[in-house]
Amino acid sequence: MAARSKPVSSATGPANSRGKPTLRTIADITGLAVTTVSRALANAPQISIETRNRVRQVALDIGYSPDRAAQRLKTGRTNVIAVLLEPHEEILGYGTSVMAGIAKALQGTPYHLIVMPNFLNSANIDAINYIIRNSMADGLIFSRTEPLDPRVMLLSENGFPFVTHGRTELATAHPFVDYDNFTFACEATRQLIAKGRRRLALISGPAGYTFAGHIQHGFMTAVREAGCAYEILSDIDLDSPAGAIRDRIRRRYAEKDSPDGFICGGEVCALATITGMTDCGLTLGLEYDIVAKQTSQLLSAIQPRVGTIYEDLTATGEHMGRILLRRIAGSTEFNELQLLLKPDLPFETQPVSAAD
Amino acid sequence: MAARSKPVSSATGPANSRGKPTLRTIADITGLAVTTVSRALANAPQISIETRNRVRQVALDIGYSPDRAAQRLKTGRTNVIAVLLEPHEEILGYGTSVMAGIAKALQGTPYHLIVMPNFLNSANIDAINYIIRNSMADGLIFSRTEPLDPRVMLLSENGFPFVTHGRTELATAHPFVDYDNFTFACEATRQLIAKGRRRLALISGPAGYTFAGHIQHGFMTAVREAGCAYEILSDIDLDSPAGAIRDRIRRRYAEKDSPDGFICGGEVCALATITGMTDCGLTLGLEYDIVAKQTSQLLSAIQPRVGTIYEDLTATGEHMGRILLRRIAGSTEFNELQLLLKPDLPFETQPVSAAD
DNA sequence: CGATCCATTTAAAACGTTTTCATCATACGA
DNA sequence: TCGTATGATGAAAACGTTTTAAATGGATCG
Repeated sequence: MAARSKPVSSATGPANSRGKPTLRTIADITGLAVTTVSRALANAPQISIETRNRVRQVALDIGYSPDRAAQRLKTGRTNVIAVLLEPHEEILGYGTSVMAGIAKALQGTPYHLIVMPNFLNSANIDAINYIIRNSMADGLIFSRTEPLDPRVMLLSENGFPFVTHGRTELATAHPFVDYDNFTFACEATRQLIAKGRRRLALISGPAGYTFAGHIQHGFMTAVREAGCAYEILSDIDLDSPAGAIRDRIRRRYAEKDSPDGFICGGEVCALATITGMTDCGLTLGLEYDIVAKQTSQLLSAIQPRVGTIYEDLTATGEHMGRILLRRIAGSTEFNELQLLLKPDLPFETQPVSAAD
Repeated sequence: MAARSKPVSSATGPANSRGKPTLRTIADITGLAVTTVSRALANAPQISIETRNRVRQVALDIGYSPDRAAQRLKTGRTNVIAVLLEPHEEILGYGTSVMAGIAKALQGTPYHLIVMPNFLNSANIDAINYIIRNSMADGLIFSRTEPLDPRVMLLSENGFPFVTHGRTELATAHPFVDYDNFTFACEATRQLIAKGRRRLALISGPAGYTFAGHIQHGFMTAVREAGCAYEILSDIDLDSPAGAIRDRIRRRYAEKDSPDGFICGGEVCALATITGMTDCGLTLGLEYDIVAKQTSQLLSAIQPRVGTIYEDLTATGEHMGRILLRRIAGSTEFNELQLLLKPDLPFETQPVSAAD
């Protein structure tokens, strides 16, 4: 209990050269050793309950908070989760929704979220190399996977914990959360067919991404099964600026016969399609219909109603966050690290997933 | 030149307990002292040119990159710029555009950008306290200032470098970049008046924000100067979901006489206004017109044309980044730390600003 | 030839933690 | 009474940098 010999400085107030209180400050005030203070704050079992309380109280009083840099240096852990954010993902809040979900999953953990914007022309793979080399984070989340995604390969090789939004076709399994875009596209197509539409068109994600392939596959499946005419508008995609989509539609169907049903992978895309068709003198709900994937409220302002199938991006983010924490904690059980979310369809029940 | 006595270990390969090469590894290989290696990599003038080159070469060969945690601990600098991101800012890529600009400004500097999402219900001020206490960054950027913004006060008191997007009415000056929303609103209103519109309505930003006040002020100024009828739709704003805006418009003007001109602070807002008015059987360009602030390409898909006045958010971000770097470097010259951007108007020339 | 200076290089301390290994009472069983 | 387990605390080393102060060995100079 009694302090042994120790160079007690002023024994009060912040004693740090930079002005911030440190473990040393608390040690001086309480007359304990730095070791003990560190342990008390870490809730180590060996520290007596009184000491622990006293230390915590002093820490609170002087407004102590641990130096993250020192902790990082010593432990090698950063307590940071990084999200790779790409420009196009922001359109209509993709990034926001996902990040909100991740933040939710991280709440109450020592981890916090940083977002690494990937704007400058640097390839995506550079950003990942940068994060690994500089130990910027303990785990990584990113989206828009490709079937043979080099990012996934790089991270897997390095044993760096990560979760993707989207599957790959790589041989080595990895943690992911994905939306069943095949089923989405099937169902969207069937809804149009049910409305009597027989000449269908697809505007999907940019070629090369896994999810775009799934959408196309689902579309083809439903279209063949009904035996109706179709086209895939492969020279425009979700990421195109609204104006470009509109122009493309207008020019394409100004003279030529147009489809009477569109499947759109996104909301801005649907909107632009409508205005392009209007340019051609064609009216939504009359000459044609649209079914689009919905991730925000934008289309609720559009009239007449566009058919929508919902993808919950915040839930996706939350799942990704939780899975990443599991991965960092050491789990390699892929049945709790992989999750395929089903579209909310009227007549199917949402299958219970592996993750809670 | 000759290595004195030194415990040369294996003198090759990474010697770090964690597997990564450190300054020590390079020192062992070259036979130099750690100090010298550190200086060589920092381009210190006192190191001979040959030594410098040799060290750099070895560093490159073994793939050395400095431990950020150790650098942070020693220097107290983080080399990080933080951006506070709020959910609503993502709508139509506000966040993206600004961040792309900041990233551009940071290119080639040792700084890199992290984004702290501010989702969870925690008040904004908590996020800032957190950043200061934990030394998460060397500087901070955030937006949507209030006239008496508590965040600005807190940061100013703590001497923490920051730049805001938006002015305040606080007594103490601080670095900012702002768009001249007063002029924007004046001009937008005048454009409607020039089209012969005489019953005008404003849908502006959420009350409480500085920029919303400026818009309202500009609107009132132009409206009074022309002596026309007006209303301010204060129960809906930019941040409202599109569906809510549409409903609000529809219900309000279903029976009652509607305005013949709208000033909209944002694009989704303009879109929702159009559909709401369509619900009432009123046609854009015929019974009414709209002038909106444009920050993306969304409205380019809308027909007939909505009047727009452009705000360049990427440029804003770039200016904020540059100003923050100046501030961190120690500048207190407010004439190079504050910047008011003028809307791009047809008949006025853009005033050359203080910042490049 | 000794003092002085310059250009390089180095040793060692420090940044604030965590962790390994002791230390020290006290209590306990024999 | 003596070893020994036990429960609480402490000293010191380490993480990988940067920085202060010092050393080294010529070259220059009076």
